[in-house]
Amino acid sequence: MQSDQIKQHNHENCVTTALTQAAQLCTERGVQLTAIRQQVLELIWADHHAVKAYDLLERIKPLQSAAKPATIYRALDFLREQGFIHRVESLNAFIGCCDLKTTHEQLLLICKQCENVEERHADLVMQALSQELQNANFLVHSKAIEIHGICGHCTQEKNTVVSA
Amino acid sequence: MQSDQIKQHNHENCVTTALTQAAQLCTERGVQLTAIRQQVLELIWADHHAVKAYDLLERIKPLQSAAKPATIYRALDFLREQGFIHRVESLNAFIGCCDLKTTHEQLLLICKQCENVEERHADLVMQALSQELQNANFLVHSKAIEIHGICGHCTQEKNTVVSA
DNA sequence: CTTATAGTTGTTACAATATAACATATCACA
DNA sequence: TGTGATATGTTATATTGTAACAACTATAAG
Ligand SMILES: [Zn+2]
Ligand SMILES: [Zn+2]
Ligand SMILES: [Zn+2]
Ligand SMILES: [Zn+2]
Repeated sequence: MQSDQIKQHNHENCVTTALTQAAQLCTERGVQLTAIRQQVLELIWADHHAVKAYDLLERIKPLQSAAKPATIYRALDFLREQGFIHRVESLNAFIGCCDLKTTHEQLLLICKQCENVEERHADLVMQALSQELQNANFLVHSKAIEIHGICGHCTQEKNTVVSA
Repeated sequence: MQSDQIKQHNHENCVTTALTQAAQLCTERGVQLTAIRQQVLELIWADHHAVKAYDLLERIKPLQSAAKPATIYRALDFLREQGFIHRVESLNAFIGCCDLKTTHEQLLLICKQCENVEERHADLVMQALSQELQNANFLVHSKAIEIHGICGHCTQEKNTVVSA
């Protein structure tokens, strides 16, 4: 999903793909995509915004009246372990992973205006980063690369409005 | 400060430099490096670990018995605005900035073993990243690039122990 | 079918991180 | 010295996240 596609796209596809692939991977891995876990994943995929844990808690209560913080955090832990979602460290929030089929590095572009979060592979950046880490003799466990700013779509909208 | 230098170095220099330059920049900018702010900065520079706000609160209490969370967070806000410290998003913690004199991108290498945080400029990575962001038509406000793993020094120690 | 086991969820309590709001004090400068 | 801006004191509360243990459920071997 590229930034110029986030605002005009068939989001049903995103949701269907994410849910279908997650279910398939769970079967393959012999782990359970329980009702709660699936519901949390669906709620995260409501749009391309990062979602906060306690917002998820409010949203799942109609479906799971017994839901408590632990309910959500456990589901989030599971979904993260399975690679179905990412945690956005700089927002204390979560987004669905856009590419479940390939292991990949995550570069997150977080728009302050529309709040969409775009996940990019950015292979050249990752190559340069790998080189740098090798130079530093640093053994990587995990990476968080999060860029805050204004996405292309929002910039364009703004310009359009100004010039109109 | 490169990773192979963090464990064997004259840390007094780090502290003195950081404090001196901060004081100088405050004068230049006409802002106040008050006692509280300076003490917080000194506490952050106790070592090269990331420090949590509430740890700072405990540590400053002998000096500022009236200190409350707001005391710390205000000082942290000030120090961040002035560029004297960075927030480590993935740790909810703070480190001193190693290079006050030049505006720079921050790539943080966070060792899970010794807990040292190394700040690197990584110009090639930043170049690649700038290109990627330009391609995405994304207007940057801030970046958080945080790598977790094992630093070179700790890897070497481990190997030494194993081979001994 | 029974039962052992691992995995999942319910539930309560609490820890850790961060901010709001307003009062008071201090600083810098006229 | 007065005055507005800046900084701090103080109380309360919001937000984010875990620990611990009990109860329930799926699974598979016997
Ligand atoms: Zn979509
Ligand atoms: Zn946007
Ligand atoms: Zn040092
Ligand atoms: Zn280390």
